[in-house]
Amino acid sequence: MAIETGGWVTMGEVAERAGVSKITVSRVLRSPDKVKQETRERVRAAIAELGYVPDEAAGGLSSRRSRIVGAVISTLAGSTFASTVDGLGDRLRQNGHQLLLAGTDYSSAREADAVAAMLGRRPDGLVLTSTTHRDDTRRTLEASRIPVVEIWELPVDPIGYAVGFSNRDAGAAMARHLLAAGRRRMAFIGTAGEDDRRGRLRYDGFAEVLEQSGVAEVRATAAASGTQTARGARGLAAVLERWPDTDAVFCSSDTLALGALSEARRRGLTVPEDIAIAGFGDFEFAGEFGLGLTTVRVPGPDIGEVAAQLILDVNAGLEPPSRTVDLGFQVIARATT
Amino acid sequence: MAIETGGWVTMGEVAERAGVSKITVSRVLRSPDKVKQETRERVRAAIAELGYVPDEAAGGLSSRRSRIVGAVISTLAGSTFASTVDGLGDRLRQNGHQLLLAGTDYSSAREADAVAAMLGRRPDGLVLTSTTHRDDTRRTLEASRIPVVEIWELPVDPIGYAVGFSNRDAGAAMARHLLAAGRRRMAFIGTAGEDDRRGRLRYDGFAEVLEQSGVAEVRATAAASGTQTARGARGLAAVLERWPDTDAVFCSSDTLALGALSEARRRGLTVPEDIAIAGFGDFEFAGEFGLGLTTVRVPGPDIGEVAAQLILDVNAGLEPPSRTVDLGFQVIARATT
DNA sequence: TTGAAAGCGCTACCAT
DNA sequence: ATGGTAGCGCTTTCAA
Repeated sequence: MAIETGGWVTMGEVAERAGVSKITVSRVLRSPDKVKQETRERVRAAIAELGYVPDEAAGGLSSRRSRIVGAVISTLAGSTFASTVDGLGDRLRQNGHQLLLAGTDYSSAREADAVAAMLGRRPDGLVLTSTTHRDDTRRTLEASRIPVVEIWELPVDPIGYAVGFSNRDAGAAMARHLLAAGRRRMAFIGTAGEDDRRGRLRYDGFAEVLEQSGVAEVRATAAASGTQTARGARGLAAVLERWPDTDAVFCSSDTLALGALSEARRRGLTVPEDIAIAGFGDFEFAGEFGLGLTTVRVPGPDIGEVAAQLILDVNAGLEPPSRTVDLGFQVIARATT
Repeated sequence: MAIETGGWVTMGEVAERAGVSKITVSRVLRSPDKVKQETRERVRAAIAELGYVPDEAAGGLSSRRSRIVGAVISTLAGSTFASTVDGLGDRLRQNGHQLLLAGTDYSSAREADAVAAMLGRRPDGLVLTSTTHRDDTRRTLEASRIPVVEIWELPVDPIGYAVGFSNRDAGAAMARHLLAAGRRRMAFIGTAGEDDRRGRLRYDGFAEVLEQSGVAEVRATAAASGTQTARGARGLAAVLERWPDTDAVFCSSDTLALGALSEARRRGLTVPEDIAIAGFGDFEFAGEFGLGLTTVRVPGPDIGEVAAQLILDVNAGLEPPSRTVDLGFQVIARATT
């Protein structure tokens, strides 16, 4: 039965109503077992009657714990990071923390702004999807002494911690898969934007294996604008124009692969007979009841959960066994290769 | 050249360094033109030298404006709301606000928790993807006097404001499209979860038009578990088993439609000759260079931007012309119908 | 144009 | 088991 005051009920008002002091109300909220059961119940009743909602900002100011974790994500659309953010938010919620989100659209200038804005909230931790930052961003982060977790890649020298997998190894694994399937003239289709860092790593691993195999050739292309599917389609067109004998393409994302698939169909090519097509990410649409696309599955939600746990642990004084957590990946062979 | 103090630089330290009082520093930050240019520059220099980052929580406590907006989203995965959250965050950022995010996984109990947690931050506004809430959630929200925007549907009696489109009308529009394409024995495939509210509305509009047409029949099915694509596939299987003469299916999401498409292929059916398939959402994979799926396009990013702007406006004292903003939708006819 | 004092709502610290 | 006091870092209000 919340009483409408037009403003917010304060802890003092709850205390008065319960006939105790503010600090006792605070204890009922933060460490209930330090309060005698009878008192506790009286306070809880007052809280309920008044519809009291503790002001976390005030609490954080005092305790120097904001219970906020910031996530700086390149973009939610494209669905790459969506499940990671879900996992992150979930684990934080379970531990009484909240998630502050900012998007950068793959711009390191916007990343810098987002980081600055988040630091203004004195977050208990920060999660970044990018692993390349402006120098000043990195310095600011290092100076902040806040636990920082870079995700979706394993940088050699992380700012704080890293949770993800090796994009390079993933590219290499796909190369081996295609080699084993008998493919020899393979192309890589990526994007040419700023978001291409991870794609570049996938390409590097892919190309290295092929070169070392001594039996296969590599070709690469990237389209710079348009939707991802359009880029995939144009990418495949470009590849086939230049290297008509290509027998397999590895796309830097499932969405690109879908574009390539549609282009192949348009050209009357049969997949995988005429050409094999593989993607990256194992998005839902790539699955068994969708495209049936060969791809690389990465542990999206786990990355978020582990990143959150790392921050919680560090703040609880636990020293993590390692600054880097490799969650691996898995090549999923389906019907397109 | 941030000086490493191990802690955080305060406004007082900046003030001391610049030889002014705290309030002057505050003014340089919040209303620079109230400070003489020379002083302003001195303060700005001090800020830069010390690497000062204002504590927004302290500022908010004092000014009673948190510059935080909360978004309570059912889920990011599935990509339905991803672009909306991007749009929301973007517009907020442009106006110096930050986005607090919580997921509910379509549970109204978790929605209640998320709302309570957010109220603890004294947000300047709240955005909810759900339009069905627990009674106590709704009461709490109403009592909070915070601008609340429900999105992705237009409830008859919104808590505060609503930004979206009519799911019912969208279903009706698709029915008309399929009727015009000569289809007569149509099925609806939805999901049976708690997330089915909007799907239900789409179905209602769809069914109503078909019934009123007098020439077409409606069938409906829903699969309760598994991935969306799996549900789509099983949905189509169920429909064809029970009503083998079905000549069109309208799926409550593009992902379901993809599942249906894969099932149709598996059964050797030609789309759209043997059966027409339509989806909802116009996800990227449905597009021209993807599936080429007939679907309903909804203004995802716009919904986020308009919701953000509404909150900003209300807090700026502007009275919005209407409590409800209908952003519409569009039937996109492609190759599957 | 600038400043001093008071206070936002809470928790840390030290008592009792 | 409970409370008093001080103070977190900022902005508001009122003065100068």
